[in-house]
Amino acid sequence: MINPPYGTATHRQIAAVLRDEIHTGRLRPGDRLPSETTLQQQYGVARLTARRAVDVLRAEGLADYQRGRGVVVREQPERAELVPPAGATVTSRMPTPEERDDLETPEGVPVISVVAMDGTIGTYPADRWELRWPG
Amino acid sequence: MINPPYGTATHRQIAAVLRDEIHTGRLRPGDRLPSETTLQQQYGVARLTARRAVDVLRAEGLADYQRGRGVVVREQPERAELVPPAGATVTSRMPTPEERDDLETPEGVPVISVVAMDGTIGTYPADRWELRWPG
DNA sequence: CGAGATTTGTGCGTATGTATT
DNA sequence: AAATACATACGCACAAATCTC
Repeated sequence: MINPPYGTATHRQIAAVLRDEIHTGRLRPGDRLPSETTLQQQYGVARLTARRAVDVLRAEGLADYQRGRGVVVREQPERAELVPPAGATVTSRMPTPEERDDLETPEGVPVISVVAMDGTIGTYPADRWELRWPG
Repeated sequence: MINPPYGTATHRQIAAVLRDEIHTGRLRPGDRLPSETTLQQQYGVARLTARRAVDVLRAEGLADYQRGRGVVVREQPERAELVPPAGATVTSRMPTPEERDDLETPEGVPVISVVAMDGTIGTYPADRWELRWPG
């Protein structure tokens, strides 16, 4: 198990295991993932490999690093309803680091960008907002 | 320049320089970024550090790795208009690796998730679709 | 309060494999 | 065939934040 190169990279295999534990609910929001050291021993890999596995989950918005504490399964906040102005164009993309700072969003969370017809731009963290299509 | 630890990490500083070159247009879509080896020499850092800098840009959806070729500034495809069914709930999030495979989206691109009132779920790469709010 | 253990953050070096040019 | 460039993996070290005692 977790047999090195090719096919699927070791760190992706480990990431898949952890992801599954999150999706099945064995690991719940707020729970800590195994530490990098633990994963290292558990799978017999280098720390960097263990870390990269966790990196994958962070990029997916499933987990957060907390230096000194560990890695925790992300809480999914309630989404409020976002109502754009009539005729606005709505897109989604990853934020710049500055935007992440401003909006206080963790990594792995896209932003919803709303461009009104007068050119006004609104930017909303996608983990806290949703749209309800009219009709 | 690029003075080691703390304040801002070296790889983030390098990422900031590259990001700026993309945003100012010095590097344009389709252009190749400096190779990891070049960055390594240019900034006097380890290859891993250079790579991490580029990783940051990829996570933001600004660049793509192409093994054997280099790292290129991502082309921004045209966005088609997505029209959800009436009453649908629209959210955005990062895709799982499986979804990325299915949808053939590069890293750093969110998906738009459309949940219709009957429970049907549609998933659309956010770099190829946009919404026009009615009214 | 402080000292130590734990855990992540960042950085260095090295090696080998695979894809493209 | 060879050079270039990314992909993955190993190792080590020290700093900073947090937790525990």
